[in-house]
Amino acid sequence: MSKFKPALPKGTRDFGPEVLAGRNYIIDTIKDVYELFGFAPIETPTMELLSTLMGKYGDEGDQLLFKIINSGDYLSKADENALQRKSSTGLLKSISNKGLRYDLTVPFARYVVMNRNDIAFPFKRYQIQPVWRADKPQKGRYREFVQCDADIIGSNSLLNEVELLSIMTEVFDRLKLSKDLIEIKINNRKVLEGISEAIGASDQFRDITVAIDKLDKIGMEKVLEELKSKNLSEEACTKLQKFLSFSGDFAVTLDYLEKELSPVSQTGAKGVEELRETFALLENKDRFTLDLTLARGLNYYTGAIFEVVPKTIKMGSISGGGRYDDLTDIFGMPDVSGVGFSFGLDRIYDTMQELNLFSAINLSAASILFIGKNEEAQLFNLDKVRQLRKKGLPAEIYPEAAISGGKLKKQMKYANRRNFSNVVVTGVNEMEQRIIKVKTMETGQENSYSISELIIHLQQQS
RNA sequence: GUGGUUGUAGCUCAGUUGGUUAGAGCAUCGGUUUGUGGUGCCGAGGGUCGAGGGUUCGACUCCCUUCAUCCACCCCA
Repeated sequence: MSKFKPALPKGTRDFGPEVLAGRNYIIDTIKDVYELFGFAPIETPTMELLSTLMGKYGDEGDQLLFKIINSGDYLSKADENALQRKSSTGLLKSISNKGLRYDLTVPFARYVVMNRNDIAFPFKRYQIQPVWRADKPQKGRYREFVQCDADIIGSNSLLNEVELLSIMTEVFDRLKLSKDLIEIKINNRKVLEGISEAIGASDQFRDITVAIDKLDKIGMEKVLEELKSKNLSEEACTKLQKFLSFSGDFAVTLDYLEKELSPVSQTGAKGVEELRETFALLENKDRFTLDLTLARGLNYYTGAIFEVVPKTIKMGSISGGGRYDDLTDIFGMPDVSGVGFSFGLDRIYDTMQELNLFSAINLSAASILFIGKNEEAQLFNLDKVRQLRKKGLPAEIYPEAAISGGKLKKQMKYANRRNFSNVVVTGVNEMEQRIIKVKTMETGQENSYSISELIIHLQQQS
């Protein structure tokens, strides 16, 4: 018999009680805020048909999809031709028709189209579930991670953008990720299109967005270099540089854009107008920056785009989203506009961990452990534990009795490891006197209580 | 897919120009006057040094192959 050394698949993790306490704290915070704003939860299956998933995330996205092999003797139905040619992509269609979901937005679009008759539009849903990507793992990047999406679909109003941005600030405030720690960036795809038009290169819109997205990483020179290599004219580059070099606060940048774009681009003017209206409705205006270099790779965005990045540590975006006009169209339901965004649970956790934000939060409830010296004491304890629980007070009993002469060391050690704040030791004396002897672990002090006194004592502690 | 890093005890890591029986801390278990813990002291168990091949009298150490890992790029949460 051979021994297997246990291991996990690449990019996946176990979560122990301590980590999960932190993750659940974040999830609960997000859920609370979502529901405060009137969003209702939905869930969709872990797997979707490949016909739903493929082609929605670009060629690269298709590569990163986890495919599920068909059940049964799948090879007997495999494409002979592709098998002979050892063509994986050719073979795929005949041996796999399902895959793990890559994000929550596309399954949501499918859901909306399939349930359109039952949905009251505008539909506000939230969804907190894991997604899978066959990426190479690295810092802040996992193959299995949890997204916390909120979307509003079936409404063009910019009020929706404003609501989503309010959710962001509310959640990050509650998590103590303050203004100094994170930056919430806003931009608008129409403005980017307008800029492309203004510099006379509207046909190269995609290249331009991909390139300027890298601006803060590789710098202006390299960006222009990349664009020149894609045949963007010298003149266009110079003009673009002027746009991207502009700096100022939100309002000033808006004025600048309006002056430059309105005369030359209708789309651009519309984008500026949208940004202006959104900005006017925002509550904590100083929390947001208008960042012309924010582009976002996904090309289904058509209006506002958002992204949140930690300022003080090296970490990818912890939240992102935007408005999309045609996402349901690919499933045969045109002219439905939506806007949404996602919190990346894992990266938020990593960020809070790195910034030591969990230390200020008390994640474990004060609890009490009962230790019995013999079987009779165990019964005595069991009765007390049950009474406490009926009052909603968490209480536990150590399953093995510390029998006659046995040491309490093991039990006390366990109490320490589990971080119990109170320990009860019951032996012959306590049972005779009908008292509960409680040791406060922090101070080592011992006090005797009756059950009703103990209930009051514990209620005061929690 | 491209480039780099690191693989030694359950975990985190030492290990000198190649030299006898491979170490530490933490963790585990036991002991330290058989009713009291987290910090003391003593002790024990636990390793085909990632895997395979090569060079050598001799390899954890050098060379090749391979697998895994983490990080950066690409892309993204």
